[in-house]
Amino acid sequence: FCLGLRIIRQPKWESLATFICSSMKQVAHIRQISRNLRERFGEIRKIDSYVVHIFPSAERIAATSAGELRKCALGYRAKNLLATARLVASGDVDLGKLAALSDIDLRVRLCELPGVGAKVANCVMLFAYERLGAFPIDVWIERVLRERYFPRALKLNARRLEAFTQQYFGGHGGYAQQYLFHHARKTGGRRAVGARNGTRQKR
DNA sequence: AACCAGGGGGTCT
DNA sequence: AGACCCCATGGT
Ligand SMILES: [Mg+2]
Repeated sequence: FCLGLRIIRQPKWESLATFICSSMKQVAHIRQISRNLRERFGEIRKIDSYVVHIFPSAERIAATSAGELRKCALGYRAKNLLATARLVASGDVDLGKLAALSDIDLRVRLCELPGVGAKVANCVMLFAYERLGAFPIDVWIERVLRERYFPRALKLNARRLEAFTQQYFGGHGGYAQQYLFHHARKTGGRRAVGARNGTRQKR
């Protein structure tokens, strides 16, 4: 439950790039990486008296090297971001044209990109392609799903979980996911699973 | 199917 | 200061 929660439409390349950088990272660190990329490679724009670096284009990223990207704290993600940037910059992949595809086809195409799997693809679909049914499952979501819907199902693989969320949450599953995510973060990390009780609020 | 590498800031002790 | 946590993807 979170009054006023909204999903905003975000730029395709920037979303794709930052979600490729997001694997195995916490939000604070992803923000740091994005800032590094912007300050190092982003064009400068002046808005009144503010000077900002915009997020670098795929062409700009493609013109860097894995070594330079690593200096932005990307670690092993550097080569994935570089490879994907090259695909986008060369025109082999047209992010704009992908918008015409069905959810299924779009996900398949996104997953073909280096560093993109089911979770990252769903994030990009939800935030950049207006696919409000896309349901990204990260560890936070998985925890809350198991806790609330499968209290003692032991054998429950990713495929079954995904099938359940599509069936159960349907066409606006992405919004449900955002509420669940907010709930999971708000009620504490995995350590709190056993210690939580009185402060619990549902949905 | 199960397991593991990989990078570095965050959080706790 | 040092220990441990975080946690998607791709490859074995
Ligand atoms: Mg892929």
